Amino acid sequence: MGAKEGLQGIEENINKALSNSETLILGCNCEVSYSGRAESHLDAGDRIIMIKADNTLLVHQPTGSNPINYMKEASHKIRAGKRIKGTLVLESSSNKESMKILINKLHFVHSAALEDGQKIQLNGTERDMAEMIMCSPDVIEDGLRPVKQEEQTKYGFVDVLAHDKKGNLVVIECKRYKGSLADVTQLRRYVEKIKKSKGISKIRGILASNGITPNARKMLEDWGFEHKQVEPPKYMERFNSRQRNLFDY
Amino acid sequence: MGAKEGLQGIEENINKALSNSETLILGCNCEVSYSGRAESHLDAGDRIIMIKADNTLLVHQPTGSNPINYMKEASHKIRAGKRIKGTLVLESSSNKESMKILINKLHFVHSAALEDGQKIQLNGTERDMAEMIMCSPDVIEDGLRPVKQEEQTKYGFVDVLAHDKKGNLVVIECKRYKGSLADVTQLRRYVEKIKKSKGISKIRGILASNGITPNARKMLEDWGFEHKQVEPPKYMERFNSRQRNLFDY
DNA sequence: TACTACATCTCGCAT
DNA sequence: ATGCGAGGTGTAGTA
Repeated sequence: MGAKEGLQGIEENINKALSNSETLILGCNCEVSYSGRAESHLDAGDRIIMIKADNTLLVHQPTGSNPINYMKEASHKIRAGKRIKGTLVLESSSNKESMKILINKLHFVHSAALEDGQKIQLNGTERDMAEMIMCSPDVIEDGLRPVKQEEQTKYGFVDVLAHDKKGNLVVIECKRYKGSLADVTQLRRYVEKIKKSKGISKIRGILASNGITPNARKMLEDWGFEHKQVEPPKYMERFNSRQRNLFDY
Repeated sequence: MGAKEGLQGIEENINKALSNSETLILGCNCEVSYSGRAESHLDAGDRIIMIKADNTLLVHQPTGSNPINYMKEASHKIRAGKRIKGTLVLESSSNKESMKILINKLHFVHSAALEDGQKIQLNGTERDMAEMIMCSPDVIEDGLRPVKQEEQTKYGFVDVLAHDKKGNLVVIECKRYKGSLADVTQLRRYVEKIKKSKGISKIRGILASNGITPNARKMLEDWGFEHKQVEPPKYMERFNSRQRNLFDY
């Protein structure tokens, strides 16, 4: 962005950056009002405002990892404040939501056309955990035989479906973190659904997770289900230990 | 930040800003590797890196509202790249996590000491919805009498507990959005818990939400629960309509 | 489009 | 510290 002087020049440059789908960063003292799915107001303080190429707007306070305010797929426009000389107003609106930011003092502005078509490669998800169990079902128990993946998908969201040594059907729900009450009720829903759809009365349910809370364990046992301690896999860790140089910048 | 020239000067200035707990913004082309709760790698592209006063690090791509990579409560240090001349490496580490960012090209840097002690005022939450029902229980049904708030807290997380016209105990779970399967199982948990703790066999369960999915409705009815259409309140909207000038910047 | 469930969820509150 | 549930959740996958 050019170094044109004065508020009006800044205003013009910001609006130009916005219409060019550049990524825009403002450091400023501002107050924020929002109305849409809920209503909010935030009194004046120093914040970073980011408007991305896809018109996502984020307002970040100097602490915390989440934006304190945000808008998605909105149109944005900046103009001079009507009430107080020297202020700017950033107005954002979308279908059902609107936001108004009063900028009391602009600390800095930066805009740039950014290019990034990369997608993240992520390992250690719940999906990876389920795949690990399907490839090595012994981590759950001896003699477990997972049903074929194509077969399993008929039953919807079940993480792993298998037969145990005695031929019982086993529903396994994976959680990468500590199992909770909600996780146990989720397992129960799947067991009940498959019981009904297959007309089988005895189906085992196993929560495979990295720990379980006491209340969740109690509910699990009350319902006749089981818990198996499993830690989520991190394939890249193994990969890195062999090829550490890849990330040795 | 000063305008000291050269990569080494930039490096020094960034590390100084970091040690001063300033908020730091980098626009750059970079690649990111993360290892901790999971493992990830992101190939080179243009991104915004933000490091806040509380050592939160965010990596934002030019689209999307969530950071593509992040770290909390980590320590950060920037240094020259070992392999490729002209590159910088930002290393972040915390107790159990680490991240390494190779900066191929630095587009811009900005740092500032930001001050913001404000907290957001938010209306229209689930809590507000529960309070609305307690103040105006008729929105659920005629003759409903909520039990006193202090009394209710004994039963834990139940949103609203009430007696109906016939004296039956009613458990109400509020959801500001469309009711889902998980919401119905949550209601069920609360009803079962209170049934047990009070030794009552008949307790009504009502899901008060802004809509309900078909499957959730079926499960709700199978279990003998009810749904009541309720929209979340937005107190500020009323407030604004009367005092619009407050936000007329 | 709607529905479903995951998330390196984050955050606040209560125990 | 841990348990628990909300979130203006966001996001991806699937029917």
